[in-house]
Amino acid sequence: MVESNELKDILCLYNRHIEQGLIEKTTPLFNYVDFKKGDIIVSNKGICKTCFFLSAGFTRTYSLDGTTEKTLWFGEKGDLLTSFQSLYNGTQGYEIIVALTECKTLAIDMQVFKGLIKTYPEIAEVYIKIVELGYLYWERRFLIQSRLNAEERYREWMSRAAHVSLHISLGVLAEYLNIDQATLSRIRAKKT
Amino acid sequence: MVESNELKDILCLYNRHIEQGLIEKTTPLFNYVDFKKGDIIVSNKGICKTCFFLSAGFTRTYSLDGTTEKTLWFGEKGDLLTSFQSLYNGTQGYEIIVALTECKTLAIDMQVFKGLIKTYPEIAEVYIKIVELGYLYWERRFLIQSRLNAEERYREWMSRAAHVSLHISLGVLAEYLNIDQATLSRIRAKKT
DNA sequence: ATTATTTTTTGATATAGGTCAAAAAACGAA
DNA sequence: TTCGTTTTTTGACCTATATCAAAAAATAAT
Repeated sequence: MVESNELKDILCLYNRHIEQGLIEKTTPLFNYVDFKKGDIIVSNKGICKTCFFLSAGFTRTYSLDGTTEKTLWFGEKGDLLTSFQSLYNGTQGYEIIVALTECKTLAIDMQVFKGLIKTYPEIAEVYIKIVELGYLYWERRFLIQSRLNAEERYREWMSRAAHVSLHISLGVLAEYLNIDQATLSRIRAKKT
Repeated sequence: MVESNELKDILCLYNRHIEQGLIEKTTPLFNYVDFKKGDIIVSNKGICKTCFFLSAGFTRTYSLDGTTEKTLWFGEKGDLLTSFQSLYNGTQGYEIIVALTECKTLAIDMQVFKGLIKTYPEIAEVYIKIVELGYLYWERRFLIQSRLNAEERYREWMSRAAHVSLHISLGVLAEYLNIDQATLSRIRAKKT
């Protein structure tokens, strides 16, 4: 039985003006689903049928480019874990989401969630905000990738997300920042 | 007096199931605004107060990084021209949008447009689709930038957007693709 | 047409960061 | 604690692409 307050905390990250009645009404549609470190939360096999709001823990989302994996983003509290491909188009996704730590989530069936978006403007606002933030995330990531050199990218990351670094290896971070692992090791060794 | 069919054509790019009544009702909120080649459509001075749906022509959106400009995207028929910063947060934007050719637009006041999004779920769907497409655009652009080398980026672009190239100089394309102009010139000189 | 201006090409050179491979260190399991 | 595995560091070398600068070509202006 999901605590409505827990749902509220998360939805309010995206829409502060969401009324209690709606929270109460939608809470029963969610379930707690927990994951252990290393568990796959979303796979790239088939259409993703469930959305997970991460309420505790850290995740890593990656795609497989042939045999090499490419880390796309790291999830933390409040993030929506799902294949956006599946969510947008209802087609098969390519992302794999894995738990970097113990993870607690509030899970909802994707179709039910889409229904909520259509039915309740307040939930639509939540969804809009999520997509807007995603837009800004990728735009920003592009700008960082194309304007900053390897060392600057690393420092920018550390200044913003050092807490995520605690849960990942150098190799994964290097892959995320698009820096060769050996190069990143050398950058990290430098003082200042 | 905007033709409702012209508005319909554009909105239907984003939501095919939009009913005629709603089109009729919203058409009067739009105005034709045309631009000549070189005109600034959206500036980075102050909060952007108008949204433009591009109905004909091509545009270039760039930001100023100190003194050097950085091309972010090219607009074509159907695209929404606005500062997304202003649209999302109501804060001042940093994008400058300029007409590469003669441009015809359907313009609407930003606040009015935001009102429509809140009021009509069908318009909310239009907006959601626009942001989703933007999300995918930037994600894709990031992946291209970080996974493909200069020549591959150029070829990928040519295979997809050669028609836009007709309206821009080599320098602007180089800047867009994050390739030095001299390098791009050499790539272009190669056969196949 | 002729000149001026902008854009593109070409050549020579420099460098950030990738690649390969081995050593060292850290981590985990028995 | 010890052995095996994974991760990180270090060294030598290489390559894609940037940079600088001048020539050539294209475009616009008088």
